[in-house]
Amino acid sequence: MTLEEGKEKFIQSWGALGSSWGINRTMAQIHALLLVAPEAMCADDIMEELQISRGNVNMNLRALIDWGLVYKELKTGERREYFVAEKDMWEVVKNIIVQRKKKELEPMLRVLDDLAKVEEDSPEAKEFAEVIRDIKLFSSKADSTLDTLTRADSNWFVGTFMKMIR
Amino acid sequence: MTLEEGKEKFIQSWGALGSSWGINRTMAQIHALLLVAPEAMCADDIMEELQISRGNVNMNLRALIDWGLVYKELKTGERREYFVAEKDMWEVVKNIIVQRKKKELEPMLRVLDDLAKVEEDSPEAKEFAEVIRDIKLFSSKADSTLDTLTRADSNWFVGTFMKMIR
DNA sequence: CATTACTTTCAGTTTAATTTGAAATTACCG
DNA sequence: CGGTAATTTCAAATTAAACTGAAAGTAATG
Repeated sequence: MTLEEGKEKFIQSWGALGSSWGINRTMAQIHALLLVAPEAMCADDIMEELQISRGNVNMNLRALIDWGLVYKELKTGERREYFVAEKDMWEVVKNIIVQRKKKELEPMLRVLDDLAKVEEDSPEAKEFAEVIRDIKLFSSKADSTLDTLTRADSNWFVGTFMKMIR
Repeated sequence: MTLEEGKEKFIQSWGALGSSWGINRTMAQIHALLLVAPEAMCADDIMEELQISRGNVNMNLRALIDWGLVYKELKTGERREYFVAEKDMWEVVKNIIVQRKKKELEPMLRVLDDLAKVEEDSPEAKEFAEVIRDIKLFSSKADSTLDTLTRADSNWFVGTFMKMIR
């Protein structure tokens, strides 16, 4: 396999993985491209490389920056913007967790709290309350675990989990 | 809020959450419906309740059973099939992890191994190899962590993470 | 073995998500 | 200021994913 083929394969696979991680295919491909790029790239480079439109590149780059997975890099004396990927995998995963927690877990926790407000006294309502309470308990635990995780640094992560695995 | 409204709200929210968890909206809604159902439901009940087609119900039920999130329940003397949800959240999450790991993480690990086969000697190829190696390292760690997690029981999970959180 | 009661399948349709591309906007420069 | 080089926006087009419904399949029953 040549370097070119390798990069291509990586970009495709990363794209596929991303799409099941709340990151759309193109967004993940741009991230992958930047990950294996020897240096910062501009919008035109990315358009060219992935054969996608300017608008698409722009929107997905903004989203990646928003997620903290890509940084803008300004070259002195150059007007054009360049972009580089966050290459520390722990940072990448941490940022994704933060974003998704905010977008998914937290709203669900609020809904679950809300659902405690069902004011009925039937056996069925009691059962409902119990199911909701269980889910709430579990979700809260997940929430605080993720908080701890994202506040921790890479070494801590490696250390703790290595211990867990034995 | 009445019980009915509560259930409705829960089904909608669970559906939304599911769709960002590799479980499609309807699949998650069926799961939610079964979670809060006081007893086992048949396909027609579900069609009626969620206002979706028979085909849709059937396909999503099969998928849910496949994922281990729903069980078939046969009533004696009844021909029709009934369905109940797995209500233990730890089982639910565990099963989702197992499925997604198999579908996403493991293929990626294979690709990463493959990418070690880039046989070039340029500085750029060296950089590429390093990025890939980092990702591989991290992914392998995640893989074994998830293995441990899914082999563990609920109490272990709660215990360990509670300790982590202090 | 024919009828009935259900389940499964899948081609065609609908809906939702993504992408395009051209126009609008912004930023720098002489 | 214009002029130019870039970025951003967004309505419309495209593509992908999900859903429908009717036909085909399966199995229990008399």
